[in-house]
Amino acid sequence: MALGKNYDGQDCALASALEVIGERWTLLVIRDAMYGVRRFGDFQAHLDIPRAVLSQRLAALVEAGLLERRRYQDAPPRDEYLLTPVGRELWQPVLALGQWSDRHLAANGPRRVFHHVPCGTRLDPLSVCCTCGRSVPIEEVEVRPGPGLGTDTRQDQVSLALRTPHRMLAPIPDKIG
Amino acid sequence: MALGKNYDGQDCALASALEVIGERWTLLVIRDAMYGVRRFGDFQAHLDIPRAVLSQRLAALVEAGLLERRRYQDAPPRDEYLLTPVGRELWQPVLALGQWSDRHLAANGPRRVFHHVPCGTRLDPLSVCCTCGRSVPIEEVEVRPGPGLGTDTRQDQVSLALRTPHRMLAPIPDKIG
DNA sequence: CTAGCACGGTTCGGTGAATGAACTAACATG
DNA sequence: CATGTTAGTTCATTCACCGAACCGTGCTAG
Repeated sequence: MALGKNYDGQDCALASALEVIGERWTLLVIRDAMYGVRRFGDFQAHLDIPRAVLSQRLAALVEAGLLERRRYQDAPPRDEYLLTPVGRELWQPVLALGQWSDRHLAANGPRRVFHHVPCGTRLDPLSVCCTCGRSVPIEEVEVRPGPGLGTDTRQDQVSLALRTPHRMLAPIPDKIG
Repeated sequence: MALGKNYDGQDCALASALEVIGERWTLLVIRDAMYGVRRFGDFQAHLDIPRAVLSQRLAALVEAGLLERRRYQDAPPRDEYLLTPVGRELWQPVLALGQWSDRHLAANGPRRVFHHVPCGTRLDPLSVCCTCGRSVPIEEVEVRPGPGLGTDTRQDQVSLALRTPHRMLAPIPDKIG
């Protein structure tokens, strides 16, 4: 495997985690799910991932219990993929990694900033709301575009939807306009 | 690449981060460096990683500015790899991911627990010290074995050293006994 | 002086995963 | 009936990982 399963016998929490979310694309699928992406086609359009790989990753994440596959219409049969509570708790490491990246790899400042909806405060790098002092679950967070976000790169529906403030986990709208 | 470079044009902080630390083994190398592992042979012994891959990963991490290669003796010439400040700041996401793993993937409880050295308190999942309320830099942290840590798996020097409390970033002792 | 050894690599052939393009299948729309 | 949408699977090619063997430097034992 590319990045993959069996880091055998590492006896290390990080290695176990990487067996689940360490393969190429997997963490980006999870992040998209956090943004509210739910349908196969939306993942595919947003990530430019080969369909075979996406199919395999979604199946693996369902198998691992991070995503739940749910039928949302019967004719034609269509399923959506939703984060389970276990998957949602990846919010903390995902945010921490994204903020590390924005601090050290982004030339033009952060591409997205996260706000704590109940109090409106922007999250600091630890995802502790500095106003109310509590740890912030993903359900209470809103993403907004940051100064480093380009508008000329991706033009797919999901990218477009994320250029406007968006509540985390809320579904991406079907069509804009 | 297995898990790799170019997630082109993702315009996403997480994707940029994964271009640097998303390849197979890379994050485990960083975690080992956080534990105080510094020498090629120690990484190799602890991770059971092919030498060619380790060599390439270390070079890439030096290139990316997360590790610094430093000559520590001249005869014979020997270099060690040290985390730069940028690399050290991966502490937050690495800890968050490890704690997610210990919460959801570990059958016997956490394999390692982390304590804030100045006040002795165990770190909660956000790496905010609940006693003093501050964010905790890696320099102030000590690892101790947790209830889920097996003693029968790895027998290399690094694993042995980590079965006893150990200050993060402090070098692994040359030999034990 | 020479033989062996430790360390830190590089080289190489085989394997398996990722990739992009083409194909399938179910159903809706006009 | 022809076309389009969605969610896949299949297939050939490419590329990264893997383990084993090899290389070069300098130390050490005899």
